[in-house]
Amino acid sequence: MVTPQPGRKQLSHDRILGTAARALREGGFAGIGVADIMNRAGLTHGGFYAHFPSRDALLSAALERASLDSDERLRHCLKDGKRKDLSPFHALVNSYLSTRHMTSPEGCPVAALASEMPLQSEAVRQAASTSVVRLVRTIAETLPACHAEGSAAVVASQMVGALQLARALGDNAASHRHLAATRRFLLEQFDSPQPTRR
Amino acid sequence: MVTPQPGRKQLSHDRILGTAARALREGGFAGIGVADIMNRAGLTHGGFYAHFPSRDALLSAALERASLDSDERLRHCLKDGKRKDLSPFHALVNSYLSTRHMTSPEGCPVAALASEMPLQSEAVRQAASTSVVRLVRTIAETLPACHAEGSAAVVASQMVGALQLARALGDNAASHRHLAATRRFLLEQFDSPQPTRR
Amino acid sequence: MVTPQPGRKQLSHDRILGTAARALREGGFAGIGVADIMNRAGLTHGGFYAHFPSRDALLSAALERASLDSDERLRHCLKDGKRKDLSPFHALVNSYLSTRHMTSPEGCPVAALASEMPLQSEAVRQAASTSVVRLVRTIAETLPACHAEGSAAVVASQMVGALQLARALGDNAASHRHLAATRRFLLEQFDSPQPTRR
Amino acid sequence: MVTPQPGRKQLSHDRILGTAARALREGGFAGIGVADIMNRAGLTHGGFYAHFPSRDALLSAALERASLDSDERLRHCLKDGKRKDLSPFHALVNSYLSTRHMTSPEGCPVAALASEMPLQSEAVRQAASTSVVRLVRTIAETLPACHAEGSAAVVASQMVGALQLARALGDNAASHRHLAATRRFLLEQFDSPQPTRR
DNA sequence: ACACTCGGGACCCCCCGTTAAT
DNA sequence: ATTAACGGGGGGTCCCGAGTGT
Repeated sequence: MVTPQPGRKQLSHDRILGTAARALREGGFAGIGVADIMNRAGLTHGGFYAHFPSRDALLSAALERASLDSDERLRHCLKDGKRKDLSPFHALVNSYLSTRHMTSPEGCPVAALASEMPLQSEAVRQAASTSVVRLVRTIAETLPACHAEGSAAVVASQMVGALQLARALGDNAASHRHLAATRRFLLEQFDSPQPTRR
Repeated sequence: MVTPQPGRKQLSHDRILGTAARALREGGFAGIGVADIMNRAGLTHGGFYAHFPSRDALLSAALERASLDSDERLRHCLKDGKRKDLSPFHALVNSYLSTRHMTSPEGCPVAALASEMPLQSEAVRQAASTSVVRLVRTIAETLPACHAEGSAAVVASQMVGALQLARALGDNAASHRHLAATRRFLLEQFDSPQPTRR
Repeated sequence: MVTPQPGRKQLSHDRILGTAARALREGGFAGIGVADIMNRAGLTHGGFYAHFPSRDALLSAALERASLDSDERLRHCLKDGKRKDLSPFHALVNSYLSTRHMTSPEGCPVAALASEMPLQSEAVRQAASTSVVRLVRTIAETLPACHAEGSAAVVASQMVGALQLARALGDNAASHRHLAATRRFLLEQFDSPQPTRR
Repeated sequence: MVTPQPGRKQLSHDRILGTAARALREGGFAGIGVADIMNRAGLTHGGFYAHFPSRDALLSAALERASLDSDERLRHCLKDGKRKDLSPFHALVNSYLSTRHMTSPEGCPVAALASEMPLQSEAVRQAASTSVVRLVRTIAETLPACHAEGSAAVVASQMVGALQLARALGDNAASHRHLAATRRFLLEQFDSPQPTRR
């Protein structure tokens, strides 16, 4: 049902969803509470169930929303990179493995939530799976065509893992080295004019 | 005060710690409750605070314990691999990125907890950082000496990320392909008799 | 949920406060539990934190409420005394140092809580201090004008102390003698047209 | 059973009792815990039940001990006062209503515990009653013989109440004024062979 | 019919007084 | 006389829905 005109309810719904999508990446699945989200969205927590049937449904929807947001942001970075004469893949790596992305609360939800995903309810896991697939697909579009199938998955793992380990190390020299090493490696392996000869 | 002979308390302490270390990888930081752990360890929740000053202290200790356990198990796999004429790195990759490791509740705590780590208390983050470093170091020992510094970190990111994404995809064909592709890639890149030349 | 009108919440709030104010004088600060109060007020303890941010805030508010209640009751006694041709001070002494007040759970909160007051949190101590000042002021209003400044404080100490010691002695002949002796003394000292000759 | 030679157990018993007697005046009945006392006494909390059948028995014994201590200290002050040519009663008032006594954790247990006394178990209330009687009797011994029966009780109430109200007001100008006014009043009323003539 | 107030239980971490075993 | 554990709340927070007004 695509509401023709937004309507007050739809606006509230969107605000809740946006708030939750942000909170999700800040605090993880476990760190997101109904009352907290509603307060941040400027509503009272009681009204929540007029918008979502359960906290789980919100989690699921918020994850999808965060994934779509992140995907769009990523594609936006690729366009920006093009103006600087960077290959799409180069722009992707620079953006995803940047210090800014490491510390930003607006980053990739897959990296922010990966290890919690298998523990969630079925509905959330479904959205999680979709998010992963979406990330892999977007990466695939940036890879030079010559690369083997499965490369996008490999790159996704690499980037997600590197971001997480860097975050786990804290914001210090070690984590920056970790990111830098991973950037260098990915560019050497996958960003070749004559692709690494493989 | 290092108790010379185990003593009942030390036994209980170890049982609690072991139980917590397992539960940690099953349910994440958020999924571990004091009473639950104690019950699983065959005790009642009242006795907990004779063993640990707080839940946080348990979390921290359990993470370290899980990390040490996992490290030992990994090294054990390497020895097993040697008997089958596998290079240490090959054995590592086969073990870490196996279907069994993906589904086991006894697996690598870094992969199981990565995205929750930055959200924990200082003490737990400290243990988390140590766990990551330990994993990287063990990986470094399996890499042929010719590889650049930073390679171990890259491999760690790759393996941790792949395991998590596979888990997030569920236990199905897609996740198995994900693991397989990552295995193939890592072996090609890092396990060469004539290193990466190729 | 039976209350249709003037704000259900306010009614509940008041009921909680009233219950707590009574319980405070029955059981002291230490004898008052959140769940207990809520049950006595006909609610469950889960709803408590919608009304007060913490147990401490309840304690503080309940003390103030009890103090105001007690003050009002005292002033009411003074009016009653006037109809019997008793001086205000005489009525005050008769009322405060009566057997009924000694055994009533609705009595003066200062006498009921005095020795616990210094051990409470800052907020509660603030309310405690206010309660003492209020009691002294009300007493001052009943004293003949000729008495020295500080007399109200002296009388307050005397009455509060006597009530407590009588209570500590139990409800027996000794405690009744204690109250009677104190009544007689106060009236002799402070209730004279020609003030005790002094 | 009067152990002929102190014996280790008796020593421990005394240490526990002394610790509890002090803690009682610092934290009130509610602020005294078995484990805490035992730790402060240098023992393990498990051993408590070799010395006392229950926490309540400790409370009762500690109150009596504190009362005896306080009484002795009071009598000691009277002797000191004699050397300064103060009447016993003058010495008593100066000591009991001093700023030092107001802030000391070693003071009179009746003043420290009065309002909690009626809430305790039968055994403790018994000890409480005895403590009050003891205080009144000691006061009676300092009063000039000419005073009416019951005067000691009146003085006790006055002093206990004043100390408590002063404590409840906090350690500031108001509480000092409160003490001073009470001192002056008591001396005027009770310390004169030819009353307050001086 | 939409939105919210208000409350209900369940659960969490933590601490306490108490006691079998050894 | 201690070690080590028990079980019962303590305060606090959460998710959720029944009732109420707009």
